[in-house]
Amino acid sequence: MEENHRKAMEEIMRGCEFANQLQQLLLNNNNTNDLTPTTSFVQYLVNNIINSFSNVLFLIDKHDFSSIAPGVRSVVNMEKSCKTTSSPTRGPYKRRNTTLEKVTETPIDDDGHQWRKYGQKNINNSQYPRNYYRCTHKYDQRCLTTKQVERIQQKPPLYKATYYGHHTCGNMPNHHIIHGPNDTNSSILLSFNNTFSVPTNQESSSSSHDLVNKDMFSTHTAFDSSNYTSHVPTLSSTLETDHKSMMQYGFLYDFVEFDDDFFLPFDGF
DNA sequence: AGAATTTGACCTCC
DNA sequence: GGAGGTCAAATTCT
Repeated sequence: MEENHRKAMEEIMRGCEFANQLQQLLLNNNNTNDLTPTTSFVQYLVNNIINSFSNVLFLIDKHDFSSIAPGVRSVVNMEKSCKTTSSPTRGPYKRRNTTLEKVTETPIDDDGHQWRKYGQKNINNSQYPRNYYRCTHKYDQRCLTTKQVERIQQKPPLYKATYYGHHTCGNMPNHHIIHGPNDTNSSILLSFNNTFSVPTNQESSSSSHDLVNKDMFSTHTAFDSSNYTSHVPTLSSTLETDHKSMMQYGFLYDFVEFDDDFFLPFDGF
């Protein structure tokens, strides 16, 4: 037990070190407007990060599983379910914090992302059904963003869209205008919830179209979309593209006021 | 044919 | 046990 705890700590330290190196590399490239970091070195760092965290999960899995935080446990469970094809059980449903609420005059809100409807439910005390949508890129890019749309008013028709999670797909929208109440556009209200939980694979975090953040990197690289069987997932090839995209859409920061405990700069632990 | 939607069943959380 | 969220087979659309 002690030995595994020590090894786990060493692995975490290693992972942090590699993450810091990667961050420095990306920051340097940003400063020099050079958007093409040495791909092989980036891959090397990311692989090491993934290895470290996977090893920690493996060590935790072997021993002190019951004592770890629920959030980490769900990651371990996710890894387990990814590794065993025979387990038909679903992962734990976790009620996620609302990322964004938006009231529109149309049921189809053109937020620049592609959504696929996956469910509809009649809700208690509501005369209208609630529609459930997931990002089209849930499986090909592991973008786990979902949104719910329900009608909240008959005349004039009003629809409330509630977003959960942030887009990790490369499908970055090309418009990011937040409309005010006098705007002629259909979007009439935006509100951000500032209580974000620690993301897990069930509730993948990362950037929405309004919020570009560093998690684009970690989420894309932590779990390759096509490799659930190996202990250490393979590196996604989208890293470099995402880096470019992130820089390309860097202007988005202008629109959003970040909460203090949201998207804290990662400077090690 | 492949993508998207519908809808009943299943699952988790409270 | 009920409510709400998700899955997945069947169906429809492009």
